[in-house]
Amino acid sequence: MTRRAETIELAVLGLLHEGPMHGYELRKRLNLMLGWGRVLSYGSLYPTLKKMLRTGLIEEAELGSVRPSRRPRITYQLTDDGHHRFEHLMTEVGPTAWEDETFGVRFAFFGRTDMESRLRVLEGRRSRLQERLHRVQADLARTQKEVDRYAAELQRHGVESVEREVDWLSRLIDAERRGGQPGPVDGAHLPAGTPDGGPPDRT
Amino acid sequence: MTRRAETIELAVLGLLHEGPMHGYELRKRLNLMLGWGRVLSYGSLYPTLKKMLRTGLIEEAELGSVRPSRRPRITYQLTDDGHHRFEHLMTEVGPTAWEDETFGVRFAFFGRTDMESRLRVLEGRRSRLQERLHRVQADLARTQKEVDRYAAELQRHGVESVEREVDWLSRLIDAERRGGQPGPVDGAHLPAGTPDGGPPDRT
DNA sequence: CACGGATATATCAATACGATACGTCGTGTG
DNA sequence: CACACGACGTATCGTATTGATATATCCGTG
Repeated sequence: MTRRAETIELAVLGLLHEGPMHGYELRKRLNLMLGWGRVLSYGSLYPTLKKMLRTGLIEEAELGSVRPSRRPRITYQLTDDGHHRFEHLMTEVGPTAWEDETFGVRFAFFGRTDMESRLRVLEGRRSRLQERLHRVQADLARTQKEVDRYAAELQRHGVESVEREVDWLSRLIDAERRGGQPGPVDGAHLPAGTPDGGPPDRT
Repeated sequence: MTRRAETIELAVLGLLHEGPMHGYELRKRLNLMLGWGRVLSYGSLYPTLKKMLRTGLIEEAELGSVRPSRRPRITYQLTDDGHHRFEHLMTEVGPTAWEDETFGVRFAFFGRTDMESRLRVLEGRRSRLQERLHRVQADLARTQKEVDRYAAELQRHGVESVEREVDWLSRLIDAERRGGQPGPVDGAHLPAGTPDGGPPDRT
């Protein structure tokens, strides 16, 4: 499976923890979740959903109170296999876990995995960015001859952005380490868990 | 032509202003130029070069002193049409000019266009980002019910990044305006301009 | 009630990617 | 020296991804 497809799969599995959802809604949530310009296209999402249905990671949800006149919408929910798959993907973090595309999704679901996995991903990502930084600076040292003013400014801004993300990660790692269980980020909200008292999804 | 292809074309045209280059080198320069994770793939570059050759934007450069044993490498240079095309693309800025992909390339070549075009692109990009910001915040207001702590932190960080880019753009716009012709950006850093109170923007 | 816009699923041609093949060169190493 | 190995350099191709579009229902508003 390609990187992209795997990311979508992970995202769907993660989101469905909040309760049954249909394609359109998954797409909206996802596009919002990662401030993204890059949006998730239907041409990617729907085929993925079908494949996941085929491989038994998700299933169509029974929805009792659907009004019969209502346009059919296919609401999906996790199967046990789906739960396991999610847990597996979140725990068995390989070196691909901290690439640009995947990292955001993984991070968004950190609340559903253990601290050890979180730290591994955060540190992996930080190394990745630092390495990128070093490479750019090395290249820059060699190519510095006569750089255009604007080109240089673009470089500077790029490097600065990455450095800031590194700082952000460092703060998170630090919080993770000292916070242990409870509160890594000064967050305003409590750990979600499954919101079982939660919203009746019925219309 | 699709957005991506147009971006590559612009990038090639811009780079070739520095002198003749061959594909491999263009790729390296390009990948460096935009701190990019997204790299330019051969599968995109070489076909684009051939198309540009066909449409007469570039031509093979005569290279006198090539050692005969040397593996053939195709060095390209701009034609007059290429120069015109570049100027046209940089000047006739439409609303597509400040999308994520294109903006970086355009910015890198700002030195080769006039202040008016620069300002239009910078302001366009800023509006684009602000609009994105507003949308996200609106969405956030509606969806804020029970947000997971990590998901929220990801949001926060995303918004913050965009806000910082907006600030960056504002500083650049400011510098452009007050700098007029000569030196909008300083060699190393930009004036940390607070908009109005502004004592000299000199570093 | 008619209109437009949000909701919702689905498909498909066009395009971009990334892996790989092929070959040359420079460099270090036993 | 000979050999391997990584950087240089062009080229192609199957496949994944996109983006646009078709279809259809629901709902709020003048």
